[in-house]
Amino acid sequence: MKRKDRRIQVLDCARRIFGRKGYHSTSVSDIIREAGIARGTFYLYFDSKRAIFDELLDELFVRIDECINRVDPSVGPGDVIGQLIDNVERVFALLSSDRDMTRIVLHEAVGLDQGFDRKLEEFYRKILDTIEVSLNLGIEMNLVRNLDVRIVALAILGAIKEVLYRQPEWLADAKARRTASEEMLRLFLSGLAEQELFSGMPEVSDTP
Amino acid sequence: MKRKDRRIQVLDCARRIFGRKGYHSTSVSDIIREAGIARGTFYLYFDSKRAIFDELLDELFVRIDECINRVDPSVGPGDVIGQLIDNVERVFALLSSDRDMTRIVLHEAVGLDQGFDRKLEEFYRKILDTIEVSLNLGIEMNLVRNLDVRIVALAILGAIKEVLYRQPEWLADAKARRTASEEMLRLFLSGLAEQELFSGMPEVSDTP
Amino acid sequence: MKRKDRRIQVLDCARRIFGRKGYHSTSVSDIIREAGIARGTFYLYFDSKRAIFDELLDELFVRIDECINRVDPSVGPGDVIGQLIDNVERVFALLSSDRDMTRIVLHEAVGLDQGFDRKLEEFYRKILDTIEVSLNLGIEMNLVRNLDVRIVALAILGAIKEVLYRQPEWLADAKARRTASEEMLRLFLSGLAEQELFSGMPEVSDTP
Amino acid sequence: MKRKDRRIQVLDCARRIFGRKGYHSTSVSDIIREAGIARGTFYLYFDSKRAIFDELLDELFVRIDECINRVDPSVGPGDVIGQLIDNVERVFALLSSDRDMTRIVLHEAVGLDQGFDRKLEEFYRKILDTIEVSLNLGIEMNLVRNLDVRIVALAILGAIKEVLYRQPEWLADAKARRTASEEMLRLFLSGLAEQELFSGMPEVSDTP
DNA sequence: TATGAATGAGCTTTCATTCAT
DNA sequence: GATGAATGAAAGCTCATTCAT
Repeated sequence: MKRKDRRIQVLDCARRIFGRKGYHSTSVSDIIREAGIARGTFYLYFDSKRAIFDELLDELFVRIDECINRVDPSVGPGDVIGQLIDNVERVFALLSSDRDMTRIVLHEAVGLDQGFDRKLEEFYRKILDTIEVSLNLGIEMNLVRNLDVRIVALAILGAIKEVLYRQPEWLADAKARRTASEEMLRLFLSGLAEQELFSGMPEVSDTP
Repeated sequence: MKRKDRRIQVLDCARRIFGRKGYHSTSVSDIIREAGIARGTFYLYFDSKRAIFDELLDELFVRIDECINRVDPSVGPGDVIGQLIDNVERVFALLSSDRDMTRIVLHEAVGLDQGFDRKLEEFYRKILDTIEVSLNLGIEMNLVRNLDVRIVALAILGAIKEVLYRQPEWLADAKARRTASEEMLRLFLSGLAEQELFSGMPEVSDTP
Repeated sequence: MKRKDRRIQVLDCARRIFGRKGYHSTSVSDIIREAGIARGTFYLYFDSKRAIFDELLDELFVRIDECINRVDPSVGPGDVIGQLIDNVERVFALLSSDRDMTRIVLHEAVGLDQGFDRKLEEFYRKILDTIEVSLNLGIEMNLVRNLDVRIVALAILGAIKEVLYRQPEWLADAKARRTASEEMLRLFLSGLAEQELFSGMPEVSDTP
Repeated sequence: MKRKDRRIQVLDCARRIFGRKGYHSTSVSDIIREAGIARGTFYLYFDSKRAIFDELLDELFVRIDECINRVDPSVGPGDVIGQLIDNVERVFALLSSDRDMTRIVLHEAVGLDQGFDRKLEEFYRKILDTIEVSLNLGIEMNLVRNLDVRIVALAILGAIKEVLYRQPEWLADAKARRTASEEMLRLFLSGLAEQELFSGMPEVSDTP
């Protein structure tokens, strides 16, 4: 088999198993059994169990990062909301295509090692920063009432994480994803907005 | 030392170390070193490493459970809100007294084993049920607009978990806890309520 | 078994096998098989394969070190020679009691690792220094002709090492050790001395 | 590339690396990386890692062997000494041109395997035989006093080995090699000879 | 009760060697 | 001839658990 194909194949197997059993409970033996390769072959492609895990992690981080755009305030208020919904929806869509690593990123946070913890921390910090900047922007634009930006950003992040983690079956269907994104946004925006911003929004259809 | 006291002492040590290093990275050696007991003694009190972990977990679940009361709708609408705030605040207070296990419960979710996953699942399911029942009640009482109860319950749970996990320093101070609880509630309620329910609430003092 | 006894037992087994097969070809499996203990037991007593080897090495170095005394020049010339012979004989006697590590120290010099190489280097450097000091002293006292101290010290060390390495059966018998020590000394002294120092020495009896 | 040239190229790389890192620490990967060939190609030219090592060893043994000539006693006593000096000097010269394998031969003696040990043993045995024959000849010719031939041969071999191993920088310069050879010979001959044989020898210039 | 020496299955990793292309 | 992906035995080491004292 071509070197590149084999890499991808092993990465796919590893992703699946890490997602199901977590980092610690996944052994190299598990991976090579699933991939149908010999022990040595694994180390031909990856330096260590940790290395393949990191590679999967980085890959996901990059893709998530690409999903999230800073809100462009130069458009009208309605479009700002549209941009936010699009952001959330893109993240939902991405993670629906990689539920295995999603489980890892969302919930394997303790005890891996300092390197992993730092990397994860950094990743979430960046997302939080994006949310906080958006909130501050909203406050400046008088779209958002005065509030504790840090705590609200955390709440938003946490809400999204939990929905992603607990409801993976939603993620399969594009229409349902749109619905969920809108519902989340509605939940937060109605709470944050100084006046009713959703008046002009189309009614969400049959949330299941 | 009395059997009961020794149990408690070992449980305390274990809780501390599990909280700091996570389940996998904590070894029985770590625990007995900290507790100052012999290897064999550990197994005199606990069946296995897993068993002591489970015991700590159950203990915490019970205590959290005791914190959360179903909302009593027979009182007026304002008191319903007060009951919700009290619920959140009690959870905050509890977890502030046991940050170690908090870390575990909030973030060690993957890869321990099926038994652990099921137990955690059950625990969160119960909390979610409580939230959902409260939401449905609110809808019936026309305090809460029509919404997707399941997704919103998840969002609320996730938001609380994230704040708890990321902001442990808040948990130390009772006054700050009250502030945080109110800010969270305000965030959600303003979004959920059909009309402005917070009009009659006392203004929160200096949210930092 | 008592902790101390077991340590000694394992050290003895390890010494024997290291001596026979060398560091690299000796596996921990070899040692535990010989010692009749479980894999884990080995690591209960020693941090690593390297650690037990180092311990054996250090033990030997200390003992060799204790054998070698600087020559005391305040006595007469004849006694100086006697002191040298005694030094050589004591080293012979010591190594006869530990042939296994002798093989290691004398010939395992390449490729272990930097730490080992440095330790060995240091050890030989100390011996060479002792020899050089003795030679310089001899030159000052006009007992030894003017010569290249460094190269001659090396030659003496090398000669002793080779005899020790290749003729271990000599080392068993105390009388033969005395004979060998004297023969070595005679060889070198007759070459180093400006006049015939051995004229007054008793004739060596039946070198085998 | 011609088969013969490739063989030589790979042998050269292997010699260099074995010399630097020793047999065990040298991997086939090291060799093929240095030689710029593929894994399989290596095994096209050599049966195994062990086989290429043996080949290098044999090559060196043959060359050393060619350096050492039996002393021809039919010439006068002075020329006998000259022949000995020439022998030593040729060995020094040879090894100066191949320091890498020198390190191996002189110090990688334990733990390769029985085959290696036997081969090395045989090689040194031959050298020792040559020395012993020369000594016996000297004794017969009354040039050498009566002594234990076996032990003295060992001492001479050991002295030469040690100087070669520890002082490789000398080996670079032809003049220094001559000086060292003479110093060594002087050391031994003055000790071995019944009368002063060096009286007629040219004085060594500036031994450092 | 309490001890701590002993266990052994199982982990990650290495590397000389093979073989289909 | 040449390649390099694939192999798998064996290495060093960890750690939850047991049991004789």
